Amino acid sequence: MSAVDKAFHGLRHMIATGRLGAGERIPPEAELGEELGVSRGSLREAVRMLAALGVIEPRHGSGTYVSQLRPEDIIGSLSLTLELLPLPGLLEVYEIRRVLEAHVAAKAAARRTPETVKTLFSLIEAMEATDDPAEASELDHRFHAEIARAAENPTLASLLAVFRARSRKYQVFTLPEGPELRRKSDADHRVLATAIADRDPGSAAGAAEAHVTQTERWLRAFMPPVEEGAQGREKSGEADGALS
Amino acid sequence: MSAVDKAFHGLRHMIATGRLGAGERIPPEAELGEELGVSRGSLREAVRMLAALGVIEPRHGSGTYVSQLRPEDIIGSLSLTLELLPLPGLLEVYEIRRVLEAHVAAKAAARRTPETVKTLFSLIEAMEATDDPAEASELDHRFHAEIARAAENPTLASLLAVFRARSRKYQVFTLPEGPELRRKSDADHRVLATAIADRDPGSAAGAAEAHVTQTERWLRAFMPPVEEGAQGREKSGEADGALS
DNA sequence: AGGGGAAAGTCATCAGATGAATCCTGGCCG
DNA sequence: CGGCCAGGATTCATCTGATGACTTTCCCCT
Repeated sequence: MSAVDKAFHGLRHMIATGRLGAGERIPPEAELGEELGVSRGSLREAVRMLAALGVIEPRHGSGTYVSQLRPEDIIGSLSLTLELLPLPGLLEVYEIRRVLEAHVAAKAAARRTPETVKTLFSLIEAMEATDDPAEASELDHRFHAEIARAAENPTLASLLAVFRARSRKYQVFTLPEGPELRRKSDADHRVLATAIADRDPGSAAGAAEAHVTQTERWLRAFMPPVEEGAQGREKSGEADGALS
Repeated sequence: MSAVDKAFHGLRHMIATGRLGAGERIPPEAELGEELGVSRGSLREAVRMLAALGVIEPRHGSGTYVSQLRPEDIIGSLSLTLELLPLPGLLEVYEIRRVLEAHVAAKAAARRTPETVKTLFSLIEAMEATDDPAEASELDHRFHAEIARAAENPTLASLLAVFRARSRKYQVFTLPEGPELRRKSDADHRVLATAIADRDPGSAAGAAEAHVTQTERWLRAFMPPVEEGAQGREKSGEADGALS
């Protein structure tokens, strides 16, 4: 096993076994390097790996600390790399997003509070009022994040946040067709928010799924034309059909 | 911005913009370090970060290559860290898994081939025949992986594989109650496989969801007793109810 | 008691040298 | 002519030592 691997797995093991707890400061580089039997340089590379994965967090001048190890810490590490996905992979992500958005919408409808409903509709009004595509995108994100929050599963909420961040990079609202898409999107939001307000999980799930499907369709239509054939990975016609 | 950050984002940008394509070899450390304006050591730390995230892959003596950037490459980076999640977070993961397993089961039922059905039942028979908990766990994994494969979404399949790997660490089958749990699990599998064989998406989804829920229940029952109260994060009674 | 500054502790970065693995090239032999 | 093999070139892996930057702590002075 290489030196960096030794340091990486050694450090990870110390965290997994609880010898280093969440939030705790790990020993200084020199000390830990000696204990693990690697040089400071190799240890630092292992530390950077765990930092990239959201497990630890070095602070210049202070020390290196184990993160809180909350699911969103771990999930968040995807946000830096998910945008490197080529388009075909992105469409697979959309299918996951569709299923999960439908789920959180249904759960949010079952558990909603009056505050949630109030927040959702005020976000909708702000969305309908603005002309700035960037602001609209931001409000759209907050709208969906609020629904995810109401579903009371922070892990799921952060996973969906990562997926949405990836989609937002394409900025469909800035296209010539933007205003039209915006109106359609706003209408979707009203249907979804109304279903949640009515405590109707089935309708909420359907509205959320339709909304994501619509977004996906725009992406397929307006984005990279995908070179013809020879890819062998495209499905035939129908999208899915089953479930939910 | 720090030197490592400069190297990290610079390198990521080169990949995002296509200057470095999937599978391509990146310039040697000395050369790239000079171009990015950082020392070899700092560049190496940035390279390790991207490697931990599944974006690039250094090969000793040969060079450092951009990965294929397939979704499973990116998702796979979670497998090293997801097992560090404490139990409360794991239960949130289970909810996601439940929803997604139900989805892939339904989709598999709609798209199944005779070969898939044959494979599923042969795995079931192998599971029922073995006494080795480790082998049973391995076969269980392959059973669910086969269903995910039939759903024709590699990203989703690899995500579920990561989730399952996390659960397997607990090795419930090695408990005193193991044999009993195994029989129940086997029965679940037969119901699920039968629904898929019958091309019945609804039943398949229900069976998959019930199976995951059952597994989750075992984990709650037999694992770390979770210190009483004071946590404030536990839900009341009902699990979910809506959707699927 | 409070403020300021020095000192210690720790991570960040760089430079240079050496080892290890792989790849390539050219010559040798069958 | 083709295959094998040895040696050099290329590249990543690791270590060592030194210096800079940032944070925290603590003590002294007011």
